[in-house]
Amino acid sequence: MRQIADANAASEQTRSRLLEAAREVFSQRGFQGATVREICRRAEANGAAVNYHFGSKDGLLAEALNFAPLAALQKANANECPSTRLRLFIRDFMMMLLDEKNPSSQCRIMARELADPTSALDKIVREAIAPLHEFLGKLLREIIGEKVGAADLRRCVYSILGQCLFYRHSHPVLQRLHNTLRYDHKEIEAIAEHIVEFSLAGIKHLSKK
Amino acid sequence: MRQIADANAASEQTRSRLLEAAREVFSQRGFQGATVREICRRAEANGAAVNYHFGSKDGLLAEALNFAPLAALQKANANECPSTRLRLFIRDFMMMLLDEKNPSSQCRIMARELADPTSALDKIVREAIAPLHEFLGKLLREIIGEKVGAADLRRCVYSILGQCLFYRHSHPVLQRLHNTLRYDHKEIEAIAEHIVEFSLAGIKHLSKK
DNA sequence: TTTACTTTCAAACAAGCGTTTGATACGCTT
DNA sequence: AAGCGTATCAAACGCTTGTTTGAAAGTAAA
Repeated sequence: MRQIADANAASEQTRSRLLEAAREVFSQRGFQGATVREICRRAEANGAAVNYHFGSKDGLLAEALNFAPLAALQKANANECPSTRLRLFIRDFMMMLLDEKNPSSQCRIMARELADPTSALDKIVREAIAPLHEFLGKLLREIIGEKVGAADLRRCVYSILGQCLFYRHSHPVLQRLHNTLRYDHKEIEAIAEHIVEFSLAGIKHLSKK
Repeated sequence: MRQIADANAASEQTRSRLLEAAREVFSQRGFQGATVREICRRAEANGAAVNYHFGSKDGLLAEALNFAPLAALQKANANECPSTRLRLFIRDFMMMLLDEKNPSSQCRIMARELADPTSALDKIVREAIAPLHEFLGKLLREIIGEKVGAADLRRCVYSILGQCLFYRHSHPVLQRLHNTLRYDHKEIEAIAEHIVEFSLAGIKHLSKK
């Protein structure tokens, strides 16, 4: 059994190097734009390694996805009041989306999938996006009260997510528009604060109508 | 000269067929995902037609872009009050983005470019997106007054654009999330109305702080 | 040492891509 | 009718892609 154990240990190293490299490249270039060869080069692995360990490029993407960090965000701060939980969630979500130092490139991969679906999108929607929408829906319901209809509530969720994702999706554009752009910690917090203020006002306006 | 005139007339037909097919395919599959062969097939043209008429796939994209409809939106309704102009702009912008019957697939191509830049992005930013941001910035300034700083104002522009673009970018996801989704005229107007109400509340909240 | 098994590797594969080529057909001028 | 310029076409080119292959290397049990 030592044979298998050691072999697995060595194998696991290249496996995890491949996964890490894949997350980087997928989040930078998208699934279509990413090449197996670049992933293998960054992982310092042979070009056949991806197919050996994961069967295919699709299989690599499926295993590279990890929804735990996003799910953790939703379970945190459960004892705070609704609007505080919204505030904290948006801040942490924006950190995930924008902070280059954040190891969780998961959200960036997922954000790319939105515009350019692959075979993995069904799994992403089922396991990550649907729970996220549900979480935000329930949270907003606590803030907004029972008077607002389901369609309006859902559109509020969309308004918040739209604002958040804009900074990620439009990053190449915003960089060209004013080239001093840099997403450091302070800037991200300011963005998150704006989204919270802007959205809470929008939400409360709807509940008063 | 008749030679040239008739030749041009025949040539122009395939040229415009290619442009139309290109707009369809680019907006559906993105620039990377679109293939010259499919564009030519849809245009019922030979596979070499793109390179003959436009030099390259990049050249085809550059000529397929047409910013006039988006620019027209910004010049319309100049005699209305600021918040009405915002309301009308958002409605027409959403129609451009979502209405399948709308012949202007330009915005859909541009929306794809945001997430996945190509060589055409510089031109798009310069000639379409930068003017759009400037337009919205000035419009919001009229609504919001002079007390709000430039950074906050810009973030309000981002909040509005983010909400609008979300429906386009996330369309594949929203379709999977609840499969009764359909963007008919009435639904698009309801979405636009929500974005306007939501955003005006957010804006006014900022100007009161 | 032999054997069995897993992992790595360079090389090649088939398929698809954007693009180029040379021939062909057509319309016009001379 | 001959010559010229343009548009179209099937075919092929060179390149990159994801994937496959068969040999080599390494490790541990027999």
